[in-house]
Amino acid sequence: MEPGVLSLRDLAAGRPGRRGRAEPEEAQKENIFDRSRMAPKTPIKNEPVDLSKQKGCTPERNPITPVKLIDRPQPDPWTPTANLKMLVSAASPDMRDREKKKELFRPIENSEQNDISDSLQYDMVDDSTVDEFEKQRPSRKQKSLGLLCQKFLARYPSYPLSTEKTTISLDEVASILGVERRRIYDIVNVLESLHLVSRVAKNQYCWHGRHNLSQTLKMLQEAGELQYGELMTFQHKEQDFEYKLGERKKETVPDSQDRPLLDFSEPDCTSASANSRKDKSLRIMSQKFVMLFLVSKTKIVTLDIAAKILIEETQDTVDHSKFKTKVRRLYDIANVLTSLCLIKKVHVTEERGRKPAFKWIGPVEFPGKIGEQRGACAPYQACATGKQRFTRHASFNGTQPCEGTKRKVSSEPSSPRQERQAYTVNSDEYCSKMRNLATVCRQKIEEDTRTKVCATETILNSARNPSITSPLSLLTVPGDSDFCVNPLPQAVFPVVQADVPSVLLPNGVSNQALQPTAPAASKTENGKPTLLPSQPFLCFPSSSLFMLCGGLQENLLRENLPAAGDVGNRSAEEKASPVEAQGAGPPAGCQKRSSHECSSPSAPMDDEEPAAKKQTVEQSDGPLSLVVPKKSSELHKADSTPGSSCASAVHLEAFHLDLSSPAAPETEDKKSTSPLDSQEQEKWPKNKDPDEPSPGKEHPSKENANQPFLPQYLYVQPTAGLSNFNFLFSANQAPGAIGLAASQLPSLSIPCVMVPSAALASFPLVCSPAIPSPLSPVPDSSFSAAASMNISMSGLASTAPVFIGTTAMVTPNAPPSVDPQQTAHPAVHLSPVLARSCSTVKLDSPVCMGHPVTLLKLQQPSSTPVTPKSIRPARHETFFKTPGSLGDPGAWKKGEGSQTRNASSVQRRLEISSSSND
DNA sequence: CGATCCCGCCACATT
DNA sequence: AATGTGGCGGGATCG
Repeated sequence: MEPGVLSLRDLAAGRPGRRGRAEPEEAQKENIFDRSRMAPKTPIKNEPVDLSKQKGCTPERNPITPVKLIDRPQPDPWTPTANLKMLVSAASPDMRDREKKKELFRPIENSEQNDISDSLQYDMVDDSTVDEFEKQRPSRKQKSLGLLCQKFLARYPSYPLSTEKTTISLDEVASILGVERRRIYDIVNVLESLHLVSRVAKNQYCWHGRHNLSQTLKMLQEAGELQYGELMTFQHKEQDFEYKLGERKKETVPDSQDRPLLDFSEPDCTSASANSRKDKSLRIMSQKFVMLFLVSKTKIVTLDIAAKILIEETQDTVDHSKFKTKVRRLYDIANVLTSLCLIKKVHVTEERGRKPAFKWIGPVEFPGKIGEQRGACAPYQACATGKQRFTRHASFNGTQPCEGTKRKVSSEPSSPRQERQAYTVNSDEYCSKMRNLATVCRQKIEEDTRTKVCATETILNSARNPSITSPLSLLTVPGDSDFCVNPLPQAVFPVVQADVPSVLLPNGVSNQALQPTAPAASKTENGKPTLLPSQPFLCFPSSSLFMLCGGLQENLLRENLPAAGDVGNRSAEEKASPVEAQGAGPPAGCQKRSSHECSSPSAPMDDEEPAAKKQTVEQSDGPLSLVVPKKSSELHKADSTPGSSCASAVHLEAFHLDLSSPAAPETEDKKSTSPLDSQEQEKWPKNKDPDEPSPGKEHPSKENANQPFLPQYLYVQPTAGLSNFNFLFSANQAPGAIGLAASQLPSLSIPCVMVPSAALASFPLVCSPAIPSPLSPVPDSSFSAAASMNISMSGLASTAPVFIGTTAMVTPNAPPSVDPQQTAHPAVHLSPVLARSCSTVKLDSPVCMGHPVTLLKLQQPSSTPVTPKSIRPARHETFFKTPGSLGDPGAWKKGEGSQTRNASSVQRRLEISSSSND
């Protein structure tokens, strides 16, 4: 800002630093740093600490000094230098809120950062001298966008109550977080691209949380498929891939510039306007980037490919400089996405060599397509790094395999942050979410479903039927009461109605609630029938199926969880350390396999994995590379190579994947934990490991293996329109399953319920054998979707076999008639042994095979002609296109993004309002 | 040395 | 014109 300022700062700070320029200024901006800097005292302290800390976050360890707290000092920091800052701040407008912020800040940091920051900070701080100056100078890492994003996310609940709207003041946040506003824009733009926030006004953004995330992702996926789907199929070669993409885009769409997916939010949009400016390229880039992941079979996207693709869209020529710039931007985006636990950094080894890449670890679900299995792993991995944090996941353990396979976290060189983030997020969010969910879920669900669903459906489906929408509402209603809560330890899950996203109810209560619902559902069904025939496609595809598999899912869950949870909001509790351990063994294998298998049932896991690994895996995930697909090919091949077109094969995979991973994604939204806690605890009481800090709730899970940490999950997808599958997991079961899984049962045992969205309604679900809840009948009859699985958890006993049927399957086969119970049984048991391979296989077969195929096909955009899609496609296209095309806009309705520029403010506002309404 | 990406200049947009 | 936004890329750090 001002030179003068700088000088002062410099003096104060004395930062040797890096660049003279920036830092000084920053002081103002970055309170944090300054603080540290400023205050010599703190820094000093830090030093020692740092060292010790480096390894372990825990302060305890360090005998030496103060440690973290001190370190963290940033928060406190105010010291002498503070004055300077104050002055400075006063000088600049920016400073406005900082003071306030600071206060806020601290808490945040404490919660979240502790671990993270600690680790980060220190690098080498020993030098006393240096220290003094810089002290803590936060190394770059400390200042990283990813960390910043985590802090940012920590401030807001992942799943805010619908009723509450949180407005975000950029200035305030910037000050609190101690960064310049510019950085906040980077974060917000990415979040906005995923609809986690929306701009309300000038410095104001509205926090939406992750409620809509799955929808958004779904949309992106669909859009991505249209645009990139085919290409992705071919991923094997980047070049080809890219090339194709480029062409495709061009062909398909002229250029409409990029429109932000966001749009869906509002119709008006548009405006026309122009897109004169650059627009928010960051936003668009972010969406596209996400799309690439969603379309990618491997779920891994290398930076350079992404950069090329993005560049191409915009321009043909790729200057080197331009490329560099894009890459830089992608890093920015990737950092945010990493903080959201949607992706993690990996390295892909290709023929050429190793390349930086990112792997999608978020939910894959929506569409249900593609294999997500990986996703499962990924999340797991990501989280894993964090270690325990992921406890939850851990509990799931089943997943662990991934780790084993992959490399491990520890190795992960690349991103410390990620790890941190991940874990941080996971635990906290997870737990908090769960708890909150119960309560919130209802509300949210109701609202969300209504709104979102409506919106989504409307948009997407508008073509279809309005009716669908209505169903949702119905659901909501029932849901209210019991929704979230999960009282029962046992897991019984009633399913939900077809229409709506189902909700789980745990015990009786829920059941009751459900039942009523059921009727409703049936009604809906009536309506649905129509839907089914016509709509089914949509549903499936988009909606994603969720699966629940015990082991497998775990991973997924984790992912979800983490994702869901944002950072620190809540406490995180769970932790999952145990998981790790457990998971590790068998489950992991299973998961992976499963995933692979999913893709290709027949293919043996082994093969796949290795291949994958070879190719890409470097670090954790192992399989990274684009290449993988081919190799793994078997699976894919079998299925179908081409993503979109091949739908059938793919679909299957998807299913699997979904099952595993899906849960996570959606679940995020809806999980409810709280209820569980008590009950669960009882049930699961085992021991937990304290490894982590889990705060609480999670422990059980950790425990592990034995218990799933999640008590119950509900996944509801409100939105459903498209994708509505919901999964329900019983927490109870899961745990058991999971835990067992590792040792005994491999993967599957988790009970889950999938519920199709209303649209889908028809999907039935699966039930776990164990339980025949009253509900089940209902669902069946209703046929709709709800399939319920129950697993009784009461003991883990039930652990066994669970499996999930897909709705699709059911439907087709015997929708109504089927009893859940019956179904369930058949469904699956996996013996432990089987676990890996078998499990997957089995699952596949039942689940995937049946319906999936059909469904899948429908889903896929490319293939599907369905009306609804038609709509979407437009969008998709638009995305990719470059700026120009407004023509479609109508389709987009919402189109914030597209128009954004011009209309941006206005539109945004509008949108926001609308959203807010939701 | 390449990968990562912080930092903030500065242009364009909005008020 | 002031302020909000955010593209962009130099160049510092990291590994």
